[in-house]
Parts: sequence; C-alpha cells; structure tokens
Amino acid sequence: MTPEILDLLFPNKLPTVAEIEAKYPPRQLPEGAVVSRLAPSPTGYLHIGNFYQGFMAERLAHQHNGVFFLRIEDTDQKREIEGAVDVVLKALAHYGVHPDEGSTLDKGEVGVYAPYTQSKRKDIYQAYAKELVAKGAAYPCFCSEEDVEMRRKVQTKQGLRPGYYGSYAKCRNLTDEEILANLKAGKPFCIRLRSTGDYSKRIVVDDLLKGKVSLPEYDIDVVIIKANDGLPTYHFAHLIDDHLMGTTHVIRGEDWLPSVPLHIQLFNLMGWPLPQYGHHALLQKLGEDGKRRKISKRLDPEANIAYFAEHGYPQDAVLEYLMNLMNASFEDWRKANPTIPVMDFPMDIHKISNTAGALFDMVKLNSIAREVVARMTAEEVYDKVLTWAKEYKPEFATVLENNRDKCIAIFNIERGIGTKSRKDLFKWEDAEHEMEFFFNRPAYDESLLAPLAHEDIQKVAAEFAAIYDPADDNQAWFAKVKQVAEQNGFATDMKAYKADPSGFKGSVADVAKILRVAITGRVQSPDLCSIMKILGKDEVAERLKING
RNA sequence: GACCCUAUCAUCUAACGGUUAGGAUACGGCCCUCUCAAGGCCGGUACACGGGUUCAAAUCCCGUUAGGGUCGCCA
Repeated sequence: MTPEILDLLFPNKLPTVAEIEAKYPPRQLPEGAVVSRLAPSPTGYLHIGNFYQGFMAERLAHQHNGVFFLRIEDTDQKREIEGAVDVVLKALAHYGVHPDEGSTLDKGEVGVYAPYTQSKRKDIYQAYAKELVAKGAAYPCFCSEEDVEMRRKVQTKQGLRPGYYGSYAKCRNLTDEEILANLKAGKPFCIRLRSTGDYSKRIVVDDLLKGKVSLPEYDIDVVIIKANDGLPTYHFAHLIDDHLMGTTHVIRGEDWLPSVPLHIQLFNLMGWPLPQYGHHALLQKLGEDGKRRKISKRLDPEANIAYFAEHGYPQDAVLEYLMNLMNASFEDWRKANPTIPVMDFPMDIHKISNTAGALFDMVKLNSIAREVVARMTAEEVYDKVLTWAKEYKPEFATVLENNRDKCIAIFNIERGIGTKSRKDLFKWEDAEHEMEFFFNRPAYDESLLAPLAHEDIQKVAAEFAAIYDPADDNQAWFAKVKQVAEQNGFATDMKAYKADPSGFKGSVADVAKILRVAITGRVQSPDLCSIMKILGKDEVAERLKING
C-alpha cells in the first residue's frame, strides 16, 4: 500500500496510534477490579433488555471495586434522535444505576477516556484503521450496495453461506493500480478487515455466563469503516473503545455470541488482551401465537424502560424484578433481609441462569411491587406518589400537596410492618382512583345494597351517624356497628346468622356494607373505621344522610 | 439453508451423579374476617423424547424434536 493511496483513503490529519495510546493509558486499578459498560444507541428509547444488561454490568463493576461507564454508540447517524442521550441518562438516574464515566445530565462528559460518544471519536478509529490498511490487515472495498445485494442473492440461491469471504471478497486482492484508479474515479469505499479466519476451524471461547462455547472461526471480511461517513461499525468501535477504555468485562445479550470469533480475531490482530465476555439470555415475551419472541419495541409497551416510570412502578420493584431474573436466590435473600437496599444484594455473575431467555412476567413484577410498597412508610409512599404525579398528573399533584397530612393518613391505613401491610396499591398511577372518595363525596347508589330494604338502610345509616365518634378505636367503632345491627334486626354474630339466615334481616356484615356504600360509594374498601376517622364526624354524618 | 444457544410445574427458577425433585409468582381450598387487599395453613401441576455411560442420571455423552438467536456499510 503506497503512502499516496493511504493519504487518499484517509485525507484528514490523524493522530498517530502511539499518540492515542499515550493519551489513554491503561487504568490503574486494584487486582480483580471489574470495568464494564452500558453502550446504548441513542434512539430516543432505552429498551428494557438494554437496561437489564446495563444493570448487570453496573452491579458487576461496583461490587468488584471497579468502574462502570456509559458509552454512546451513535455510529449509525440514520437512527439518531435529538435528546436521546438524555432519555438514557434520565432512565439510569431514575433507578440509581450510576455510571462513573460518560455523559451526564448536568456536567457534560466526565472521565479521562473521553470522549465517550463514538461519533466524536472518528479520528481515533480512523487512525487505527489507517494503520491496519498500511499493514495490509485491512483494505478498501469499492463494492456498491447493489454489488453486495447481488452477491448475497447469488449465495443464498446456491444454498451458500452469505457473506463477503473467500472468492466473494472481490476487492480483497485489488492491486495498488486498481485501487488508485477507483479512488481517482471518485468511487466511494469502505474499509474491510482482511480476515485471517478459517471457517473450517473452530475456536473455543470461555464465556462468563455460557461457559465453553465452540464456534467456527470468522472468515468474513467485515466492514470496519463505513463508506458514507467514515465512522466505524460496531465491531471495530468495540475493539478500539473497549481496549482504550480498559473494559475488562463485556456483558451483553447473547445475540452477540455469533460475532465473538470476529471480536477475538480483532483483539488478537492488535495484540491486545481480550476482555472477559459474558453473554446473557434475551428477555422474551409470549406472542399472540403462543410462541416466545424477543420483547419488541413495536408490540410491547413494557419494552421501553420508561413504561414503568410512566405507570408509577416503584424503582425498587423494577430493580428487584430484574435482579430476581439475574439471581433467583435474590428472593431468599430479600426474605432474610427485608430492610436492606437492593443494591446491597451480592449479585453473583456465576449464578446467572444459563438458560433460554426468561419470559417477562408482569404479574410477578406486580407482586414484587406490592412487597416493595408494603415496606415503605406512609411518608415514603406520599413522597413517591407526589413525585410521580408532578410529572405525569399535575392536577393530582396539587391535591396531594394541598392535603399532605390527610394523604399520609390515607396511605397509613392498615400499613403494618412489612408483610402485614395492605397490598392493593403497588403503582402510583392507581393512587388517585384509590383515594378518590376521600376528596369527592361519592354518589349514593342504592342498587349496590340490593336486596336490603330502603327503610332499613336509612335507619341503619341514621342511627350509626347519631352515635359515631371519631375518637373511638377500632373495637369501640365495631361495637357501635354491632349495636346498630342489633337495634335493626341484623345478626351481630356471623355464626348465628349463618345458622339461621331467615331469622334476621341480614348480618353485621350487611350493616357494614350499608355504611361502606354510603361513605365510599363502593362495596369494597380499606378499613372503614380508619376511613371515617380521616373524613371526620361532619363529613361522615353528611354521607350517612340517606334521603327518603 | 448454515452456524450458535437453550430445554425442570402455567411463569421465574433451585438441584452442580444418590432429594418424598425445593422455593417464589399464579391458580384452587380452608381459616381469619365489617367488604376488599393482606396474613396463616393446605393442595394440584414439572425433569421434552429416544438411546447410551454408571451400582445409581433431571444432572454426563450422542441423537431427535421444539423454542430462541445470528448470518447488514444496524447495534
């Protein structure tokens, strides 16, 4: 490769490889420290699988006194969306998954290996690519999209493995004269790796999560620098960045497993130490056809991590659910350590199940959310609901802010210690509906009380209102309910009622039902005594007035 | 089509050659009970199939089948 060609291929002034290596020296970290990363594409959307992967990587790094960084993989400019990086940053911040390096919401990019945005690292990739071309380890390819398309068609038709390899690698052996002619003719070109792999040979990789995997060597001359913008493809960017940034552990979805031989080839070509690879199974969903499939951006709203914030799932519920997917032993740990933050769980990378992808289970997530909320104090619930409402339901936020004490009292109803708590509220978007009758007098609907007689209902309500005292504790309150029951021919004792239903107008349960419907407008509610206390004597009396 | 990964209750999974195959969620029942939500107790359901290896297999090996993934100048 002549210097003339190299200069035509890479016309810009580039730093030398030595300069780059000097600028980004290896990390000085204690023995055994893990450096891992989350490397999303800025598509305006953080996929739950991506978040899952990042969370796993973050735990691994931060539990092994290492570094977790965020790198933005924006080498495909067609997919770029304004503000997309903020979407990622906000999601991570929301869950407390903190990168040590990379873009931040308020301080720009932090970290000594900056920039962490691939489009800003173009010169770095180009410098290495230039060196590879100079060495003959890579070459310019002038094949057009149509050429590539045609080749694939032919190969597929003949039942051959598609790809730019062997005799199908048309530009692999162009002479300098041919290259020069193409360049002078202004033909666009990409840079391809001159693969040294032999598809008939095998390579065994020791994957952190999969164990030993045997794969064919990679013989395709992949594109490393794209023609239209000179930016690298994923493979090349991964090589350069994870080398320079000192990544020790590459945690990613198993959809990357087939390209591991390529990545190993690349690292070997450069003479760089290999990172430890760990490929996790992909999160799945049950499709309409009853078959499993990847969680899909188009079909599944919960594929977007933002879904859970929008619906007011507690952060810890999502984290605990995902942690449970990583290490099933998390459940046992949680049971034994009900008050310790999820981030203190010792996640064990070797215990991540090496199975097919888990089906995303919303029901289980809900169940975990109930437990998470049950562990909170009423004040915590209030704060969380308010934070959610401010963002997604401003008018509800106003109600919450104007009635702080009342709301906390409401959230405190039947809030016991841990498992004994009420577990109906588990996502904040439901709070408004559950609290509605505290703020708006419900319409009285007697059909809910059928077949009780109107006069009985009226009398029960009136008599209870007359003796109701908010100072009563639960026992005293219930004694009065029983008293009213007795006065009106309702059984005070459920056993007696069940033994002889026809001997009474109904039971004490029916009396409570009358009160409940009048007070809340519903046939089901939390503890009625507590509700009445919060409403106060006057409001209770008002709601118990049943017109003739 | 080629290559790779995976296979235990409905779901997430435990088991790392010897267990009545364990737990959680879901489901059903009973108890508790002013309704609901809880809580307590109990219950049913699983080693994909076929061959080996072994005294012994869910576990190791091979095959079959099934599901998933990859085969882009997307990541």
